[in-house]
Amino acid sequence: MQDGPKATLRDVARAAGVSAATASRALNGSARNVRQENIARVLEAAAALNYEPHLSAQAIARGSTSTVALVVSGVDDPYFSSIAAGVAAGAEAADLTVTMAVSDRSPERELQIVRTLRGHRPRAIILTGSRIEGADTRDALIEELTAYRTAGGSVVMISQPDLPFPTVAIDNAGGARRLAQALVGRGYRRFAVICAADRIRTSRDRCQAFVTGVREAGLREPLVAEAEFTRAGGYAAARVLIARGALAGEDPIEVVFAVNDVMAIGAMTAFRDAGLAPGGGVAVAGFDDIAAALDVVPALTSVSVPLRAVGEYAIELALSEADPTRVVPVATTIALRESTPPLR
Amino acid sequence: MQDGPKATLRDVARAAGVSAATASRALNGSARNVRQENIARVLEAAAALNYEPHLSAQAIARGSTSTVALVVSGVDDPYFSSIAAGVAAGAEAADLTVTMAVSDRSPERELQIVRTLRGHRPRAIILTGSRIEGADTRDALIEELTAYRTAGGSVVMISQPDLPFPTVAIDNAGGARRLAQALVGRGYRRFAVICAADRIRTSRDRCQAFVTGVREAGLREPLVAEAEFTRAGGYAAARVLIARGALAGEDPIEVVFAVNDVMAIGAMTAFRDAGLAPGGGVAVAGFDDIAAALDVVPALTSVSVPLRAVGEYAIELALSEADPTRVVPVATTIALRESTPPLR
DNA sequence: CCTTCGTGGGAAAACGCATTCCAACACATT
DNA sequence: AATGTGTTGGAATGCGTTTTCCCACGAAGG
Repeated sequence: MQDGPKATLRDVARAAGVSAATASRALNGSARNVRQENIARVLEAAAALNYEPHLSAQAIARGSTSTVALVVSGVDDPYFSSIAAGVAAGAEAADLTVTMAVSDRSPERELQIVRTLRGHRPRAIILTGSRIEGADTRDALIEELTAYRTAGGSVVMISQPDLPFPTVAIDNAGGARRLAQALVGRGYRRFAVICAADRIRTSRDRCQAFVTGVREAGLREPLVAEAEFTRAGGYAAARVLIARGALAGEDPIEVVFAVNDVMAIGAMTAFRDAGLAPGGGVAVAGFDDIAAALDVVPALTSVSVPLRAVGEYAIELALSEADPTRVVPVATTIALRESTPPLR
Repeated sequence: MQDGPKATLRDVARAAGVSAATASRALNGSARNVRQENIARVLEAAAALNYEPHLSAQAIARGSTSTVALVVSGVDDPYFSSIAAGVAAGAEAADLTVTMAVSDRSPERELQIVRTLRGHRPRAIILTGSRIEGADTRDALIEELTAYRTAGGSVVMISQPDLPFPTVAIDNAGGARRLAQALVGRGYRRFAVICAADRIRTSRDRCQAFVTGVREAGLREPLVAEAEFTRAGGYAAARVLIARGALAGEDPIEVVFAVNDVMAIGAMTAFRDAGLAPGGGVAVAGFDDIAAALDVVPALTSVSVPLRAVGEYAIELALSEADPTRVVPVATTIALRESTPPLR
């Protein structure tokens, strides 16, 4: 427990009988040549002393680090953890360390995190999570990120092409619209949508596009219920729909679209708890196609997003010095499953 | 994109008309006193220049950082992401940044990660994920971690009290044993277990304890099927059980215990795919009580582990300079649900 | 009026490393 | 033998901070 002195480069150099400069060159194969014999001796000494270079010192000496920072809204949300997995994989491939921070969906917290992160001078900052409109931190965030970029870092957003930075943009609108069409194709006519607050872009985009899809089919405007962007929110919204009697009567809602899978799963559970049989009851569809969508019964119809790949794209984009307006679109595909069986 | 010069402490000092020393003292309220007026001017200058201290430089100057490193086996596994969430929360409370690395369940990779991490000189390294026996990296890992600790860092394990470091130990054995008893209490008599390779301690502990529980009840030894420690593994093992005819015949298996929830859910899906009705078919139980256990139908019986809390304990433990043999036990509780309805 | 504090500011040394520059040397070429 | 060329080691410098250490100043005490 007592602070044993950690071996430093000088120690290694001394043990190997060379200068610090030579040791440095030997250790990280510099452009400069070092005699084989010396290299061997340095390596040996380093191993013997259990030497590990002080990354902070390296960072300060060379003026650049080898870490990327990832800020997510919440780790235990499968959406983010899948993206994080992709980022981690991409980072490993590029030999980078990833530091992660959780914003808990709060724009203020997000801003504060970016500020702190900036101090780490990471190679890149990857910001994931829906943009939130009307957040009064927006300008401050842009300023912070811009400052970071002009200092040589690169910024990547995973969300909506809203801020002036390269972004990996998931095709929310297209997916939601095509999902609506697909459901119409399966014979559904009466829709409801469970969405989150309108200022959450992801929710709004998906919601509006779905409504558009339904409208384009010449069908009645969907009923909309608003709730938190979480499983509990989905559950609550479903209960509201039930309480309103939307699922009963002579003209009941046939299918409910929730703007993400965790909400959809919450809603499914609510319906089941209310005694609405999965088969004969109301159909449910979600968005994101998280792993759990397949484990739930009936399997959840969803819009598939290649989440892991999204994370990997983000790393690529970050490392490529892309211009600020660059947008990498990510296509989504419809996965029709048993939660929305063909009607009639 | 051009590398704009980043504002440095000297810049701030110059702008405020003071020396770098004073600026430093003003910025992070040192023990030394600084005149109010100067403090104000420095703060003002810092804000104007959008100054952010270079954390690496700070680290090197004060000889300590404010980050903790977390190494997990996989982010997209709900088990780890819940723990990660706890760690992130605890870290935030202590004003620490967390850097995360993914070992993909490979001991070699884990070792390599620890080595790299050591270079970051974090305040603590938290290692999660089952210890794997017979791994020839074990000694190297211990050596590495010991070196790290004698250099002033603290190490915390979240797993089995196996390595000579403080560890947060989940009561796997107790939970599995009590689960067996509870199932016996519900009338089950014929058991099967789906576990992972024996050298994965977590799996082995849970498996053995469950078997012990069954044995103590004077019942027939459970059938054991081995598979990967993943959802797919659970699915595969379930298929093996089906293929062996263990669920049919005059003396069929009544309940299958999988050593973690993702495996259990995979198994449930396999049974359902095979046409075994959830109600009338085979019962299933898991371990960990991940969020999905409640969303699945029928809701999964499991052993509840306070995963978030585990993460928070780990941070606490890391910050408390605990002695190497300190073990924080984490109790588990049985959550009986519809996947194991009372029999007869 | 001269010493002794206490207060707050600045110059400079460290921190651990990479890198630039210079010196030394060996060797080949005239 | 004198000069050029290429190779390798070391001393010195710098990176952005914090932290001694010293110094100037004014107040209090004699």
